[in-house]
Amino acid sequence: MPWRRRTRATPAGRVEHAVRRCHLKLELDAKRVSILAAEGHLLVKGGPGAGKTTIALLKAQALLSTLGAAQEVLFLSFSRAAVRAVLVRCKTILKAAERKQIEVQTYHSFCLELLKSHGRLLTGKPTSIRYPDEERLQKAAFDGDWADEAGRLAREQAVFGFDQFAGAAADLIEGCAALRRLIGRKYPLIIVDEFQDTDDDQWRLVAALSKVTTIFCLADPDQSIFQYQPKVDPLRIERAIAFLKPMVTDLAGDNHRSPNSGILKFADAVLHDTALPKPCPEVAQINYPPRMFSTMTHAAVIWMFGQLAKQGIENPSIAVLCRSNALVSDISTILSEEHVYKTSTLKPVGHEVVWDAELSAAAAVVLASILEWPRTPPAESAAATMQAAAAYCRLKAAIDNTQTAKAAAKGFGEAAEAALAGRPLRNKFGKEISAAAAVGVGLLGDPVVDWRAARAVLATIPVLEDVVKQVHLVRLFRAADALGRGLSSMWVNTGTYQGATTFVKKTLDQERLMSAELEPQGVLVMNIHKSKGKEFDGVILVEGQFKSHFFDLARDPPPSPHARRLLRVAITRARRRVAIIRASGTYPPLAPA
DNA sequence: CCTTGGCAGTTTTTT
DNA sequence: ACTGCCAAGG
Repeated sequence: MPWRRRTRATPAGRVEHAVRRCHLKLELDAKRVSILAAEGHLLVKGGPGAGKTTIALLKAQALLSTLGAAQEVLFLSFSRAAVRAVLVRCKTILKAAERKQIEVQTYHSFCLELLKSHGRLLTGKPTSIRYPDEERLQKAAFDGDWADEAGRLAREQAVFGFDQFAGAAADLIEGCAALRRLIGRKYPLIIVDEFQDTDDDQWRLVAALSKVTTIFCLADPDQSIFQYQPKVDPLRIERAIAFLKPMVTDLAGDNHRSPNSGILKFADAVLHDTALPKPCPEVAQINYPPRMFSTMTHAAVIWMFGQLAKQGIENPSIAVLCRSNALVSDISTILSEEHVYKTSTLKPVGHEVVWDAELSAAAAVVLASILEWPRTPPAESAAATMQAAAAYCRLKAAIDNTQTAKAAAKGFGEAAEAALAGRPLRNKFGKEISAAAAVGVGLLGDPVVDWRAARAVLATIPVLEDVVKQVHLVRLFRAADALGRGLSSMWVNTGTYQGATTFVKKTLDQERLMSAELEPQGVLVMNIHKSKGKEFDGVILVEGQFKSHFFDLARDPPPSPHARRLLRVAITRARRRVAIIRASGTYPPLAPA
């Protein structure tokens, strides 16, 4: 990744750009020319910023003029965020006409398209898909081996879950020579990104396609962070080399991304657990004493703004990264509160959260059911809220696999049935909610005020304590505007929030999809896995006090290769500055100098 | 049916 | 520090 796009091209930026471009040519010419000239499969290895994506796009560009009308280059990535990043890169390297001849897709969308247009060959029926939230619930409710059941549903009813797309697409390509040739003709070159984390099904697809087209793999073995998954083979790269017999090029050692390569050197020192030859001014390491976690994390974000401003970056992108989703949620809460650090007050920091807030969405649905209370008699109102609460608990049980949530789901479900049938409510789940529904809720027609009113009602119901916590996280979604507008027009049209439950669910579902494609700007909080393939001006890497430790010595004993690769990925997301916030007394990422 | 207290664990994705 | 599980007892 030799040069990067700036939103506002400053004169200084342009000079830097030209200088780096020039460097790239000088340093990479020999390797690059041979890649561009090569026939047959290719595999390019290189660390962050080594220029893998760029050389792949240049290779594609060299081919474009020879393509026929219906032909394209296919670029396969793992996530929508990664697709977005590649599209941005395309803009800096390719002309508009050339960009039309490159199709950048996730494995999922490519495979799904294949299944939709040719899935009948496998099943004889039109393909339909099962969404992850449905699947999660079905899986939790199913007694037996879910993988077998999912296979049966695919064969007999042509219903595919998301993790079946690649395997089914591979079956199609392997099984049907005509289809294979068709795809080979359409895509004379297929670029495969993040190849080190390719799973067995995706590899099967790529291997089958390699018979009819040219495969160009981009890989960094030190960025493989998904190997905890059973289908991701740690020997993928070696095995692929043996199978494809590609021309292998290693771009190691070249870094064009960071203004200087100090951050990458630091990250590599962490990776190999070696001492740093000289101090790295771009990376600040901060240990916090017990109880200071919130304040230090909050202060670090504000400090990072200051550091980047000193470098002349006025609207920086800053990522706050940690290992677990639980800590992502905690950090978001911390940044929304005020703290006092020494003598100064730390104001709340506006930020976005990148995570699958499925559970928060379910909690918001419980709240929305309260917005509909004034429409129906208390017993019916209470039953609707109990049902929403039951759905929330079923989801929680499915996500965490906890007995407590399962029992609560059952309790809410039984209470809802009893309430509808007019039977007495025996358990606390029923009693507490129906008591609140009897009191009711006063709504005024202002969605913001009414949302708070409904939340206040929730807060009076002890069994929904957990729901209240999750609902607070909804403010993190960018959906706030859409929710407000929709609820408002509901009120204008009907004088009630009729349909709020469905509407809130739909809106938050949509929002979850959109958030993956956020333009990195301002403060983004996410887990390290989600940060892969992204870049930010500043990165704050946070270790929790009791959770989300950098190292798990029991599961990944020293030299802790998994943890170190993950830390390296996190550190190298930064273009300018890194701060590492660590709990005092935990295992240190770096050997002392 | 619900409360209480001792005990163990506290990572990770894809539309 | 906090949550959830489990078993014992009201």
